[in-house]
Amino acid sequence: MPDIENVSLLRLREFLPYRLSVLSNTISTRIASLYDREFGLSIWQWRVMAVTGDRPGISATEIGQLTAMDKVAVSRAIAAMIQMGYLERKTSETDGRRSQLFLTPAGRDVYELIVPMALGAEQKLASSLTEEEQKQLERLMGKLADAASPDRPLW
Amino acid sequence: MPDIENVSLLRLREFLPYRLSVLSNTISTRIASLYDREFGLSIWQWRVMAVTGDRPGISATEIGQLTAMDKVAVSRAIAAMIQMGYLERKTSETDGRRSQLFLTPAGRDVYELIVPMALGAEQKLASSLTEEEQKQLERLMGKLADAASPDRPLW
DNA sequence: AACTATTAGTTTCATATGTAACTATTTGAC
DNA sequence: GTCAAATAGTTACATATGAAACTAATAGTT
Repeated sequence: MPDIENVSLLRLREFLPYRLSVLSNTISTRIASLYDREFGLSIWQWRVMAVTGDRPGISATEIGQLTAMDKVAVSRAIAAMIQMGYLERKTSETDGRRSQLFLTPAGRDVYELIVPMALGAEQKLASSLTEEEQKQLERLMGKLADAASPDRPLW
Repeated sequence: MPDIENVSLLRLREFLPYRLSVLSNTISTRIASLYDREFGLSIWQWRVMAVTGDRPGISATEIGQLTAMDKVAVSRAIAAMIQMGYLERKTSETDGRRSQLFLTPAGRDVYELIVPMALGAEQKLASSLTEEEQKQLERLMGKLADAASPDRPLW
């Protein structure tokens, strides 16, 4: 008599959260290696650079909100980038707790090299999909993000 | 005279790799908290359990291949789960380097609770999409995974 | 003004993770 | 059979990460 399989089947490789995780890690790692290799930036540092370049004067807390990084990670990334000479910090005149961040000229140079690089990589990825498919993907990811949002029970 | 923006615009929150990463992390974290809370299993341990439950006698190397974990992570997860009494290891009779892994009865009990839980969570997520959309998503993820595969230049 | 609560950001500490070096065994060439 | 190379898995070390405690400044209450 054959074994009876009394658990509904789970195949990890077909499991949506697993597949998403592997896909996301693959992409992140590949892109991260680009700016690590060229500029010695970690993925966190690069995120900080991306938002600071776009919004000079931004605070650490705001960076955290915009990049989905926690405040410790933001703090460390900022410290490292100041060390590297890419970032500059001024204390806000209206609020002594708040710091205002700016790219230095060197930081802006890197920013201006790195942005087209990142967009190029994204383009390369996205171009494996048609325009239509890209919109679809946006839509589907949005729906999943809603379904996974922390205020909904998953179980 | 207004500033001239001489870098094509990058908005992190619209950047595909970033969005994927945030989405994947949100989902992984939420699911991980389920089996951490209930059974004290990390995400790596849970992956090991998932594939060992499905393929008793599997080796550590094979687990690595099936779960996209590196061999050190696999080794550590196995060690912890043996410690917890969920896994059992026998040395292969035909190859003294190879170990063969099996869930203990306690391990199988957990497995049988955890599988429906995982599938339920997946179901909950997936049910935010129509059948049609789920298939689409599979397709699109497959295409992206190809485009991101390590043997293609990203830049 | 004095006192408490809140907020911004940093530091500390314990744990997780990845790389490289290592051990044990097997395979293949001679 | 012997020896070099390859493979399975573990250990050691250096670094990354997250939670909680901490410092400094501000806001709100009386």
